[in-house]
Amino acid sequence: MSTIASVAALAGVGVGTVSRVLNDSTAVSGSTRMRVLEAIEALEFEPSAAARALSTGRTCTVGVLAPFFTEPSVVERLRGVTRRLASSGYQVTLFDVERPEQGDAVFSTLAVKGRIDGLLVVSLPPTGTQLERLHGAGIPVVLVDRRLEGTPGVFSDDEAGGRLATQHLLDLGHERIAFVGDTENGPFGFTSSEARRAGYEAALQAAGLEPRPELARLGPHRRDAARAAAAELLGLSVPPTAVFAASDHQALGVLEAAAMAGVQVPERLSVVGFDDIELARYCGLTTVAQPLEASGARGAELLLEALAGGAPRSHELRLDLQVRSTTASPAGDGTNAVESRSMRTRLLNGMMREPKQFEGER
Amino acid sequence: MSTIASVAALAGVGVGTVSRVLNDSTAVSGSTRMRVLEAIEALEFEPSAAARALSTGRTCTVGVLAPFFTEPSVVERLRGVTRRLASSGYQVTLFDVERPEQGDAVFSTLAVKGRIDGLLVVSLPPTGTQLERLHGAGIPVVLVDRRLEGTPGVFSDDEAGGRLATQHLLDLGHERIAFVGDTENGPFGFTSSEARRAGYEAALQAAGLEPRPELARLGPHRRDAARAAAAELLGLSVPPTAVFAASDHQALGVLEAAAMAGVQVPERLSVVGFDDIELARYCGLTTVAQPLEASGARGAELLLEALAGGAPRSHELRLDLQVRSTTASPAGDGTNAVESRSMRTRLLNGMMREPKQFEGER
DNA sequence: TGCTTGGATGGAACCGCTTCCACGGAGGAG
DNA sequence: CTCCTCCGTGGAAGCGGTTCCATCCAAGCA
Repeated sequence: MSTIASVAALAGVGVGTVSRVLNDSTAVSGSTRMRVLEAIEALEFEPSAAARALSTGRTCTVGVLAPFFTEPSVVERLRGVTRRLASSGYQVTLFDVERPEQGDAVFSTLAVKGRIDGLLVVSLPPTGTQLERLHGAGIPVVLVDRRLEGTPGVFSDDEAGGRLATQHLLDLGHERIAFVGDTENGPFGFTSSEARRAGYEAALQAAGLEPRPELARLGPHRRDAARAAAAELLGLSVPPTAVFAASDHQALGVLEAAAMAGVQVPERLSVVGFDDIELARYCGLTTVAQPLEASGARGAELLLEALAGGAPRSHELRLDLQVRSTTASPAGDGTNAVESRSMRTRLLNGMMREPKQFEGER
Repeated sequence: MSTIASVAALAGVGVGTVSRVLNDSTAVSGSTRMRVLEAIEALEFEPSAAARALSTGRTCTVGVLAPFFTEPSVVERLRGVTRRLASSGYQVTLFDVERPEQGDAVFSTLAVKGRIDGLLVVSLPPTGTQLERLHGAGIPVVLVDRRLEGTPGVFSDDEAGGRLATQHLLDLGHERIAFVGDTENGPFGFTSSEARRAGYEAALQAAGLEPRPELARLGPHRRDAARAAAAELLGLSVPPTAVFAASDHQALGVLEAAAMAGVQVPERLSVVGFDDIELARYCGLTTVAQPLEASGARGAELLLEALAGGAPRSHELRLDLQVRSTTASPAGDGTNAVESRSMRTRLLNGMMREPKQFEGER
């Protein structure tokens, strides 16, 4: 491959001039510029990103660190990130954290110097030391789906979301409301389930109901675990009439358990999820929606601002209750009851009503 | 940040020695190595990837060019890529092509020199010129979901898949089988729909049936377009009893149309898709499955081999018919009829039966 | 004892770009 | 006409590594 020197030689100019043409920094006379451009064309010259990065100290790349495929919601966030970054001149390097142990290791060994200019961390909790290292390397960090004092981020109020979901069930007349969520202090260090549960308990107490320990089931963030937990709940002598799951993922497990136990939803059991992943829309799951794609886009935007030298800022996302067809008043009541529909109807209604489409257009 | 020179100074050795310790290339005496390591520790030294890349000519990064979010299947492929690459020492840089126009532009302006060592192209059709440019830059390319003479790739036999799907419908006793697929020569240059249609026609002809033009509907690769096409088909004086859609995405559109027209699936209409995206599993869609994640992993593997200097190889993926609950014999026949089940049952059966889970474990 | 050999080490050259500094020449002001 | 600007330009210095070559020293051998 040709270098800037060969271009300079062919055009009969100095390397400085070629560089100036490439970056149109200072004025270069029209005729010179033309000659240089012709030489570039003739040699099919393409500047080396590595050399440029070394020289300027900027890589024009941002890193995105996330447990991408453990959670469909993260993919939606990533979409927001790439959309926002597409027009920014920055490229994206992915750091996928697949297993929790990895999380820490990746963080600590993350080779960033000379590789990325900024880092977006999705859902994972960086430690102070790690943040300091990045800060020391002059790499701004923005958190997505994580609130941390002193670090800019995009987050939502999980506790408020928990209250929102629970209040919806209370408003429908439910009193025995169960919770299915993550084991707390899990390997990845996610805390959203915990906060959502706090909101759940707060809403119950505000309504004069005492949270009952036997109605709160915590387990690994897997659908089968949620299904098992829900099965236990349905097997209680006085089973709950509603379940608030800490994520849509787990809510699907609850729906499975209900189906297996022959418990009709929403007639005999109401289910509320959290996140509003694509599947929730298809399944007609009532859920607390957070703008996933927008969170990624907003995070990217904050990072770009920081990269441009702006002051670090944070952003709180709005949560919205999306009432679909898995919630209704407790059996026998009839208030607000949603007619029982086949899943297919539900599915199709969902698909046709929701303006947001997961799959785009070719 | 500290440099290799400061480390050398602190350890009282030359820069060469520090470099040797970093790369444990040639032997360094135990005591020297120790001193260097201590200095590295003390200074929190981290080598600059840019400098290293410039010096060695290798970036330890591979690029992945794909229309990621236009198609859920691509995300599954990406997962395979990152899984395979995780342990390889290579990082991943994403080049997302969101709009077709972009495709060409991205390809042509793709700044790769000094940025990536190899490129994985998913679904998109690179032109000869573009491949030559990459080849000239010494960057191996591997295609995923694309077959191209002279370029290594991972692909499946779309035509055979089309035959497979159609044969399944023929075996069930269908004769009026429609096809819903992509407009040919579309903006992205995808050709899989065309090949699948060819397989569809071949299967019909092999069964002694002449493909009927009015039963083949081509349109943009969007669900609403597929829905409209299916609606037209169902409105024919003699409507088809089965539809083969060129992708699951479009098959879902067909299901929508059937629901809107009050046509029961599979009793009055059988539907077969293609790809086996996650949603297909949830909806009980009969489909031609291709191992999406494996295709990405295999592509990554081929690229790694090429990067290691191996001879370029290609790999053909096996296609499998996944019979679920959207296909049955034509009405009145009864052979092989699948009992009509609610969508929820279908959904849950699908979820519980399929070993493959989209969402992993935390 | 003197010479060879080879392992450990220091350091210069180089990777390809940006940037700064110095310089030449044209044009304007006095 | 002379001097001063200022624009356009060439080229060297550096960015921070790797690598090769020269050097040094100790051990082995005659």
